[in-house]
Amino acid sequence: MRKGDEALQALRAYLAGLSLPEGARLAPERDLAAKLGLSRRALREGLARLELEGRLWRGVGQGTFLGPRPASEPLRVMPPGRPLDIMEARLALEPQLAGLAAAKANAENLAAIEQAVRRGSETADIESWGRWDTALHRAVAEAAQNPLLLALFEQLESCRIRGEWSMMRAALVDEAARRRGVAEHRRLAEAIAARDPAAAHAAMWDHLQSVASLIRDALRAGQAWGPGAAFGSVPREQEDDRDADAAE
Amino acid sequence: MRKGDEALQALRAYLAGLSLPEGARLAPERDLAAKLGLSRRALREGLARLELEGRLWRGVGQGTFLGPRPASEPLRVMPPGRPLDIMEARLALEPQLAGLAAAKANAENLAAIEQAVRRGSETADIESWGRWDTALHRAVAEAAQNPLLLALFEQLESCRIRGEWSMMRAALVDEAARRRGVAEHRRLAEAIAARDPAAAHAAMWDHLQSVASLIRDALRAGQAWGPGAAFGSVPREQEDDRDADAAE
DNA sequence: AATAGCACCAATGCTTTATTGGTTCCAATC
DNA sequence: GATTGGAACCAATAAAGCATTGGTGCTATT
Repeated sequence: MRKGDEALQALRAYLAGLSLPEGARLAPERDLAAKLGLSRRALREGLARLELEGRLWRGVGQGTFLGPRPASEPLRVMPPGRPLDIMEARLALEPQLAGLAAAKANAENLAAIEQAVRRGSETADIESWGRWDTALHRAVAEAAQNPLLLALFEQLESCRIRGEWSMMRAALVDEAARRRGVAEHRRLAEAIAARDPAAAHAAMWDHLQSVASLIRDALRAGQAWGPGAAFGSVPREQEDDRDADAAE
Repeated sequence: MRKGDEALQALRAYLAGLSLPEGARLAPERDLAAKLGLSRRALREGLARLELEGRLWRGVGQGTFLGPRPASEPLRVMPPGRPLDIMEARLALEPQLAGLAAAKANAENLAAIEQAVRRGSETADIESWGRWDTALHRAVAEAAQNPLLLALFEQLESCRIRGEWSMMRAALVDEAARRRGVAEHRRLAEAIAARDPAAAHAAMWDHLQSVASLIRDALRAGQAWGPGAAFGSVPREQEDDRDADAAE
């Protein structure tokens, strides 16, 4: 460790001499070792200690940088989420989106929604219906014209996809459920097209409740998806979405 | 359009003959045109019609695919978001969180909420009040007992922090606004403690509307935060989320 | 035993190349 | 004279290649 101490001292002096701003990148280890007249091994000893102190951080393929590691990105990985937690979250978010969509959708949005409903009703394949179902919900989210809410919706969607959702859909959506889903979709699309936020909110709420019922039934039937959240018991319909005016 | 119709027909026959699964990728336009004996222009006419119908989607540099356009992977980072967009999103999400919190908060949650309200009311400093305000909203989100919704709330929070929010708060929260905020917080906490989801929902909604009003006033006063979302023009008071659940 | 030197690995970033839908332009055709 | 065919070109995307860089092990030297 004798050389390591030397290196640490040399590094401290070097950095103090340059007074680099935080976030600055140091020379690569090989170059730096040469410049300071140290062996790379000794230099790395010193760098390791400085990293321990939090004065710098190192990344393979990137380099060595002063200051704290850059937040390691706002890497917000959504937790996987149990199915009933997911449904509770969708129940909280998507009816609001539907209400806003009814108030603010433009012609393009309406066309996308209408198309998703129609194509979903035409297809016979369950799996393909699932894709159009997803497309519809996304189209509604887009129609709300709020990039933040759209991002939140996508987050939710992403953690719905990872996870046992696709398997579930195939397992518990039968032809009757699909037909009911189509009808609910149509009601939703009509409410949005009619610029009726309250009706759109209610339609989405009913639709999601219907999906949640399927899941609850499956759970009750002994599937092992874990205990779910508590949204089930009370309807709570129609809230504030009236008048999400069409300002802009 | 004569050739376009021909191409459409040829395409339909071609696709029907292959019965490709949804999501499958078609041959590049140039190759496909050669294979079908069509000019590329005519082929593109047909493809455009099919895309209008939603049977396929095309992406430059990617190709032509059957089925609905897949959702782009969710942004890792939230878009910055204009203040009024943020408020619209909070208005959509947080009242729901408050309702769930009223139904599901445990003793620890209630203590955290109560503490945030109390400490916020005690402090005189505007900046410190802001911290307790944030703490309260977060405590409510935690009380909803849904990890997914909590994650969504944090996402929203993160993009509220980056951005001109802190400056704004200092700029447009005066002593009167703070006192009103404290009162609204108290009403919210009491509704949650009383296990009254509807009241909690309404309290949060009113509180956020009050904050939104401040922002709208600031915008009207000529601040340059850009045109905001659309919830602005109508006060939208008095809602009726009767019957929220007291599930569980 | 510690160290210096060296080679190699794996992750990351950057550059280059190839593919592909979208567009424009002009001559050919009906 | 409007439509069509062919070709070239553009821009977005993806894939491949190359270089850089921290991390690691191995060997010889002191």
